[in-house]
Amino acid sequence: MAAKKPKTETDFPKRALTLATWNINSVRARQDLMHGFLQQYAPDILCLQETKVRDSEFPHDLFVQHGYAHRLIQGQPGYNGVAIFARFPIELAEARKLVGRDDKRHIAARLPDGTVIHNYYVPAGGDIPDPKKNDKFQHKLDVLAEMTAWSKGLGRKGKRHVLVGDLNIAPLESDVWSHKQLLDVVSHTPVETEGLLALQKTHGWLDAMRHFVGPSEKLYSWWSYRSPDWEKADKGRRLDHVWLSPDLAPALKGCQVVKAMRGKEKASDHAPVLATLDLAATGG
DNA sequence: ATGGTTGGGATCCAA
Repeated sequence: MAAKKPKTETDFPKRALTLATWNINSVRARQDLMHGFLQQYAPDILCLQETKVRDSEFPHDLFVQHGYAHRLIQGQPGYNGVAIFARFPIELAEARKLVGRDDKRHIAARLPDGTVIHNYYVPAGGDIPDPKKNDKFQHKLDVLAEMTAWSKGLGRKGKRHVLVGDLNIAPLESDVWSHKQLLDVVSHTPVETEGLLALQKTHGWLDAMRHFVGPSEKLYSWWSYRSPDWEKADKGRRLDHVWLSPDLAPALKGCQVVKAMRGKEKASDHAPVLATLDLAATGG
């Protein structure tokens, strides 16, 4: 299948740019899906989580064909893995080890205007929501605590950060299909939801997805593979996020979950989230 | 209360 002629623009755009974040659940298994997404939506920046591939086996060609000449990759065999693609030059700002582990769960890109995009893949946390019985849940809480300390350290004024990724927590009641039924389910337990909202407060992060969708309206980005009819059952959760530094709030022009991607052949269980940012509209 | 599905890389783990 021949790709549509990709955008040839390689300079940092003066117009608003589009940024997508997507837990792709194996980038090699989703090449057709990715091709369709890039052809239709062609974001300027693409942040991936769960690439599940070592760097030497990353399928670069697909992204090059679609006009992403610049990339930052942190991969490992089988699990985790994050990547950032751009049409214009980006620098590696940081690739953090979370809680001292070598898991590839974070990478950050600096854009030409100085804005830093942080791409996170927070651990899912296993099945049992008790840190004493479940090391994976303890690890998730440790990552959340470390991110909170990191976010505090960013300060507030004059900052241009974007935090995206699969945070594996659905913080609001309307971020899950049933608040009551999920209170004991990892991703929506009080220690997680309160922890994530506390993290949000440290830097005054703006929740870009919720900026356009009221708190009483359901909003999901993930639907389990285990539901035989995911769309009809609609038992979703909002696990994926796009957050902006307070100084970038005026830049936010739009944000949507591209739910159609969940319904495609060989879909990821996550849908991509697409944000439109006019970084020139910040007064800074 | 239970089990349901997927991908990776080995015959099970993580999600």
